[in-house]
Amino acid sequence: MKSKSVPKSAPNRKELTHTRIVETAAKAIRRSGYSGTGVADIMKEAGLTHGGFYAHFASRDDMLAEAASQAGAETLAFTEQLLTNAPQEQRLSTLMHAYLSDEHLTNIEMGCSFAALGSEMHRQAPEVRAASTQRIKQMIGLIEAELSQQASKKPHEEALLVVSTMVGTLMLARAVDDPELSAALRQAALQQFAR
Amino acid sequence: MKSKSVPKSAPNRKELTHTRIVETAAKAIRRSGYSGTGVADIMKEAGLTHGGFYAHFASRDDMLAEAASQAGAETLAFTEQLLTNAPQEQRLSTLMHAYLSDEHLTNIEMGCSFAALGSEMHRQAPEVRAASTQRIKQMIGLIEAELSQQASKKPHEEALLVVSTMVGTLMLARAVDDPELSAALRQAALQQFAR
DNA sequence: CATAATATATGATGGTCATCATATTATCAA
DNA sequence: TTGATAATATGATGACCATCATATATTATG
Repeated sequence: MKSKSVPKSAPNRKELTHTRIVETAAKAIRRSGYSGTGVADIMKEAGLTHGGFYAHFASRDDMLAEAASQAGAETLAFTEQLLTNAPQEQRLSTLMHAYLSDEHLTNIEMGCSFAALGSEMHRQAPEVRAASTQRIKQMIGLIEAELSQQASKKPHEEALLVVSTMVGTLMLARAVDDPELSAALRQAALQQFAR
Repeated sequence: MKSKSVPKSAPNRKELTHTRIVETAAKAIRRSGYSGTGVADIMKEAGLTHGGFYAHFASRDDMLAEAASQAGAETLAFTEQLLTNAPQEQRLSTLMHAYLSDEHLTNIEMGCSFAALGSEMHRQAPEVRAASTQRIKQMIGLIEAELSQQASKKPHEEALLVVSTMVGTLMLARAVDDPELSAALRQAALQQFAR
């Protein structure tokens, strides 16, 4: 789990360290939430001490904004890869099955940042919300492009609906403490959108 | 905003105070999240001092569980009232419009507890998750009963889908910092379920 | 080898948090 | 009116937290 340390001779060492902190934070916020993620935790997990933090970020919120953007970018990359690798006709279905799989349900820290952080988002600093909103729009764009190719009449509206349903279903499926209900929620969404 | 204090002569004073704390907490968790809600904050908001807290609850988690149940109960009562007051044919549509209204979007502390707390739920204490899960099941039950009356073929499965979509849509609509996107998300869900 | 520049570490500050022991106040019984 | 009991308040404890000033260690430059 521990990232390998950057060679001290690297000319862009600080940049690499910065990236490492952001990637660590992108996992941490999904695992523990925005308000559950402390500066010291992240630095420690990145193999550093807490004091150096402010050489990399102006504030904690500043870092959270970068982490939110990074987490969203990972979610987008994952989605894009799934869509391009699946056969034409089954692309959306493949995505939905992966999104609502047991694996994604469990692997929160590497998974969808919107489902992991959605209900905390509205009280974050403007920078954090802005970064997240940008990624959500890109996610909607990906789905919309897919629906366009499948001759949807209203690809944008449908994409909005699909994203809301995906995120809501995954979030509730994680929230409940009853595995059967969790499975049933996901099955119901698949029935609707991944026929 | 401040609750009136209980007369000191009341024989069930403690009980009334307990209820007042829980009702205050039920608002606070929706407004500030589980991890953003402190013991002292709640007591102060209920017009008490922090020290008396442990005369009412065994622990903070204990109180959060009661607050989660209370918030869920309020959401259920609101839903039930909407459903019974609307004309037969338009019940689900009326509910959806209210759920995705500007008013509900804004009034978080009195609104749906699942949309407000969904993504924090999975890391709460077992008691808290259990209380929330119970309320979610009751919410699904309400929608399911409604769909049964409208001759749905699979009322349970449809209810699961409706709840996931409602919660996901409201949460995302609150999360984004772009009012137009917020409105579009809600409009898309209404097109699907509230025709 | 010496010095400057850079990246990270050490350590401190003031604030907040959950929890608890004890004191005070208010009611009720005698 | 006095003493007992119940409810709430005061105040303290130790653990965390974001932030920052300063020190150290490493590399680059002369």
